Amino acid sequence: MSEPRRLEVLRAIVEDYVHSREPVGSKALVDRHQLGVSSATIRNDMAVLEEEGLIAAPHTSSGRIPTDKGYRLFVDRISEVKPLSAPEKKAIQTLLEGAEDLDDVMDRTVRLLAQLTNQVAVVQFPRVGGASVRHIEFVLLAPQQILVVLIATNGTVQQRIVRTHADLQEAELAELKQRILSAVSGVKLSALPGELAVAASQLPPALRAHGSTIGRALEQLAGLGRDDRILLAGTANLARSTGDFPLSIGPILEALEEQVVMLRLLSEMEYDARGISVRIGSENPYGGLSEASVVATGYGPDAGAKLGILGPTRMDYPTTMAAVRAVARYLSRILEE
Amino acid sequence: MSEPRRLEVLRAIVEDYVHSREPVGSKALVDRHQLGVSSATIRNDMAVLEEEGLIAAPHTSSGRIPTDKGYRLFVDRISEVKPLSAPEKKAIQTLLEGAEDLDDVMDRTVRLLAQLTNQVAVVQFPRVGGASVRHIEFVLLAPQQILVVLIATNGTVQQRIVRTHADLQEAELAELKQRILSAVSGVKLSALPGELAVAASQLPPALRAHGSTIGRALEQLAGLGRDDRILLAGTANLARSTGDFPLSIGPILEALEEQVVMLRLLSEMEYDARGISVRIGSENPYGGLSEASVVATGYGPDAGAKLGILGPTRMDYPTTMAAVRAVARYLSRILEE
DNA sequence: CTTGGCACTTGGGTGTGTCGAGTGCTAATC
DNA sequence: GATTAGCACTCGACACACCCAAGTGCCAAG
Repeated sequence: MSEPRRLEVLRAIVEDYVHSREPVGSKALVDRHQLGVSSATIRNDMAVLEEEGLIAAPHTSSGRIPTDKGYRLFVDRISEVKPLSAPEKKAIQTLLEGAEDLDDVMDRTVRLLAQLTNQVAVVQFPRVGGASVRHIEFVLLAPQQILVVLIATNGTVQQRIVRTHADLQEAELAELKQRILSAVSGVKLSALPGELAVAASQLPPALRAHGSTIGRALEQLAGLGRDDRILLAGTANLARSTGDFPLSIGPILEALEEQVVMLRLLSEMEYDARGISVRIGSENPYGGLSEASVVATGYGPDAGAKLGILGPTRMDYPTTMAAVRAVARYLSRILEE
Repeated sequence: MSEPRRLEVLRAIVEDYVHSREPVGSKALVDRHQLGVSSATIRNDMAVLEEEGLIAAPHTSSGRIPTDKGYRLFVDRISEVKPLSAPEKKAIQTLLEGAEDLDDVMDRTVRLLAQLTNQVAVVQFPRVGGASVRHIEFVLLAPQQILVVLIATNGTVQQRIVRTHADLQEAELAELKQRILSAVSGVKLSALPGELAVAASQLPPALRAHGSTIGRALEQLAGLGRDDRILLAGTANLARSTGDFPLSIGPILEALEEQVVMLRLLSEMEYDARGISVRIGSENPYGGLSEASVVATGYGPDAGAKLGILGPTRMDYPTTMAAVRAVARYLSRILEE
């Protein structure tokens, strides 16, 4: 009873089940795959696999389906990531290169990913933390209303309107801008709070109140800047695969809608050497996703921002992983521009 | 066989069906409502209603359910919009007043609407067309890269990075800003293209190329400004009411995801005197929504931007309409601030 | 370790019978 | 003329029995 063949059997079970969505039995297995042994032998192998918790039978004397643990082994040790076809790669590239600005790039990316994988795609906006301050701008909209704009080197623009408690003159604002700009220009966004504190302490008393108000706004813009936004696409793919979700897809839609949940989900995944991370079914921390798998990876300069897809546990992992990886790479390349 | 009673019967059928989601028969009708006549009489009435196409029987000798036409009559002539309870109103108000900026207001609104109605909520961003230019700002990011910012009087901020084909100096940009700003300050966004054309023609030749590049960007920012964005919430409510959608909810999710479709849907509805518009089932232009109803209304100064909900045809119209109307009113009030 | 054979399990599909809610119609009644 | 009571009829839902095919587990032989 050789170990390699057992893994081969597991691989065959996963592959068959993924594309037939029906429990697969020993007979069908020897028919479709050249395993070189009889169905009885396969049955013995399957018994062992079941003991190890890698597959399970929905009911006595029915075929077997992979368990979450089985998928995990499949993903980690058996499957090979299938490279995308040349036309697919070409299509990705031209689509992404045609984008106009950052928002457009992200929008195209998420749609592309959804279409490529036939799953729900999730893309987090690029982190702004690693970038630096390229420019800041204050605009006096009204005596007590200031528009604060922060432009980062990665091209993101954040803005926010703040209210002050005392009137402010154009001239004062211009001076504030000069002082703050010279203090923080080129500073990493992650280091912004510190620099701002120093700058604030050196402000003349007359400007200090306004300075700290604006400073807080800047910190917010830099801190939870854009990386707290995510884009979704392909939710309709969930409905298409009803039946893959024994329970309703309600909890999944709920999770998708809660940006906080998705952000945590993406950021908490462990990204291994292959750079691509898979969470399978019950491995997901959030209960509503116990029937779903997430395939995600980082992208961008420091791979700090994430992107990925969410689908049923019964999923074509090799192809999906390839698509996610490819999209992440092309996106990173585009963003470097 | 009095006409008023027949309408009463229709009303009873709609109400019962909406909350029991089962075909309703003559017997159950006389039990639950004080109609003062026997079930046989009701049967006669129902026969007439069926002839008129207002109700239908799923199969011979089963109860009746309202047709789209029946719902239409119900909404137009029978139902009375139920006002919201005082605590509900209070909750709406405090929730919306706690918002920080426009994005936050819209986000809260759409979530509120979803929760209030238990349906999918759709909110279009306020139109920017009626507002005026409050300020513009150009920032030189690189010799051939300019950040163009447009701030409107309604508080919306649009920005975009444009590339030029020739280098540009800070000083030139400052002059451009002076000239353009003086030309368009206070101008209605809808009138922006005209004013920009005039201003461009008066530019010195050296600045003309850059001026027109920037002008085009400004036009875009003003034109399709923010009113082409919509927010969604409560998609999970669709899943909860599976069974209300005989077909899959796939087409509906698809429609929701296509912003273009939703925008057309919202803008094409006819808003009658009551200011609230209802599209029932097959009345919807888009085929995928033939099982769904849309309840929407305008909000804001000129009621130009829309907001509403989407749900199954089998819906509690009076309550839903009340909620949509109330949210629109409170939102309008907040935006006036 | 592999294999053929065989008894056993079980979900799914099909056919039948019953039950109850509900209708449509007719004739009597107000 | 509208309303009502009564009655025959229809049909979906449910329960039950039954069989079939797919599949398993195990044993004994190779």
